[in-house]
Amino acid sequence: MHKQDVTIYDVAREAKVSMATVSRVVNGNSNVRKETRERVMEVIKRLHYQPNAVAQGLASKRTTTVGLVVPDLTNLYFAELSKGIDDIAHLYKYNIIITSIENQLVNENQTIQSLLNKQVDGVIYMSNDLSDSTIEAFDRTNTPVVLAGTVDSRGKYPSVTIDYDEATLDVFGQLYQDGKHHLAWVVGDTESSVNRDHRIKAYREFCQEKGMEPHIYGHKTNYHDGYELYADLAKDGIDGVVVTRDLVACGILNAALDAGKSVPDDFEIITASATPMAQVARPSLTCVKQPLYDMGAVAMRLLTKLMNNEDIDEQEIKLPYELMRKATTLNK
Amino acid sequence: MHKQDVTIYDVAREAKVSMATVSRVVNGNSNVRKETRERVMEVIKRLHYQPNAVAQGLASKRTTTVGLVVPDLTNLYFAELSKGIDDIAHLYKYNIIITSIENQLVNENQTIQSLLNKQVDGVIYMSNDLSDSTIEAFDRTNTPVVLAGTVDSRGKYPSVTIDYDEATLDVFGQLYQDGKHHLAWVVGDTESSVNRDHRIKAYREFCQEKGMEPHIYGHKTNYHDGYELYADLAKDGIDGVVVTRDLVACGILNAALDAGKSVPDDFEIITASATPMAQVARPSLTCVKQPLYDMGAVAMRLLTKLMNNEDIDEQEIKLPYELMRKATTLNK
DNA sequence: AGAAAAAGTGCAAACGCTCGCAAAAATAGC
DNA sequence: GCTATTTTTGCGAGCGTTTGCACTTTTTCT
Repeated sequence: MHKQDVTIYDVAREAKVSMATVSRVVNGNSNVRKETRERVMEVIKRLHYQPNAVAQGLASKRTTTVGLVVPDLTNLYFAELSKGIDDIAHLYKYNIIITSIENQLVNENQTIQSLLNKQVDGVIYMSNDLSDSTIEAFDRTNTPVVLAGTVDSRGKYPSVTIDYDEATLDVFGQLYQDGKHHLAWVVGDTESSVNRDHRIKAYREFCQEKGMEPHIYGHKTNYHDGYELYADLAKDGIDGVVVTRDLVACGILNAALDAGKSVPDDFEIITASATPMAQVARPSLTCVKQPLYDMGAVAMRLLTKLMNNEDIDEQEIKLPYELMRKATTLNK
Repeated sequence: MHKQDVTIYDVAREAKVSMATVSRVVNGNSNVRKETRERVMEVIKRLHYQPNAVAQGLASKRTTTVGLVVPDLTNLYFAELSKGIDDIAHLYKYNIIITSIENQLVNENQTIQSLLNKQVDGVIYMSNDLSDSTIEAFDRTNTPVVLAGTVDSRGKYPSVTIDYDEATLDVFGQLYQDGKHHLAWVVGDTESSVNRDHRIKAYREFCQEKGMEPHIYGHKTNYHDGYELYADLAKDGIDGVVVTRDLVACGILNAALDAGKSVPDDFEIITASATPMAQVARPSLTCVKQPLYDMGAVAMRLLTKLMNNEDIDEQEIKLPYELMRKATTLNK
């Protein structure tokens, strides 16, 4: 609003040094005599001086701010990822500008451009499918980008994920081994590259190998979608499903129970991304436990390196996941 | 990193106008001749000019950024609030810097000061209990603050909530009416002002009036806390609980069921803040449905007014809630 | 003690934009 | 056609920092 009350200039005058010296003290530059530093610090404290980060950003071209691009904050999957990111960001003194993309009110390019205009030092992208124009915008500004919990088919940016192919084979293998041979994938976005290029693809190959017909139910994103989908699954004779979102899995589970089906004896369910929701459902959901917090943390750490122009050793980091056998599958 | 490639100056030169005129075009100032505007816009597009928001912020003293202070991103309660905030923020072209406070690694004052140093135009505070020093920092920088889903005992800042006193009486009234007379409050933070000054206080008065002994179980924040608490509740002869967090409520519910208790016949549960989790649990949880999205949206709208120095009519906005009678309480 | 090296400090030009003011151009009024 | 208005433009001084460079002061080494 109005002019800042106390600036670096005031501190300089009061401490009888130049602005440059105050700046050095503020930034912890070691080339300052101890007595000078103490004098300046005393004045800073006395005057309640706080550096203006905007001016710092303009002068230094670094804002110590990173952008987070996320489809939906209220999805625990992204919330957990974000928490890992946030903790590491704090550690390295970065602030986080969060931008949710699902918001149809504005278009993605515009939103990301506005993020870039804020001169963020880096971006962690958790949404699906970078558009070409978004990539151009990143290129133009030379902003480092890391993908967390998602991949891009171009392989242009480093990513932190789990091995989706392996996880897919694991879960369907489990169902198959349990004697369920009419399996289905229930996914949210069929066009995201994680789903299209990994989960669905690996599933199709698995089906082919086992001589089963693949069943894919797309665009299921909330509890009710799941609840209502169950009727279709029953009609199609499905006896085992893997579900990308556990909220949807809960819907299916409850619908199956309400329909008098016996889970896991007649019908098995596995969710491919466990959140606390999975442990709440009864019977508790067998799930792939992705190390979401760690994925976020690793992604952020990676980004700090990129922002410092350090070398990174791996471009595609895959963290270990855990298949937690709970009560919606038979005990092995 | 390096110098910005194309600046307002380049556009000005190319379009044969002054920087001032380009600035006017960029900011939609109407005092520009149509032909001039078009010429400038053409150059902007051709050169891929994007205004540097940091420089704009320094020059104009407005960053079009607001700070969000939140205890925990992975708590759906805050996530839903944030979504409401985010949508309205987008609408008004504000970006959001999110700061989670629970993070014990750094202290709250420092975190908030760093937010303020970024020159945010306003803050939405969703955590509990502003500290005096935090308030001083807000005052010093003259930053408007709105509370969402929380209150401050000083009543210094506008807030958007539901009527916690009324909601408390509602839920305990319901349990009492159902014939449950050994009631308990299971809360997270017993010292937050919402809990201390409203929920617990109203509950104590209710107990006094009905001649019941109040039971308060504090510091219960996750599923396991809830699950394990059940044993104590049973021992203490409790036959009806209200729980602030539904994740905890789910823990209690499942423990009760596992213990062979009949819900709701012998034991009733109500959760005081419903999230999608409540509908997943079986039997589905009776809950107070707070209009979280709307609370966030209203809070953000309020903040935009404050940031524009507009008058606001109400200091404490209370939105209507709904008591949803589901399956963990007797049908009326 | 004197020279060389190292450490500490100041100067002032950026950084990219906004905005009050004054000047110029366009329009209106008669 | 000539003023009086109104609309468009340009000028340039900030906004609050950082940082390369040059200049002092202090320390180190013979």
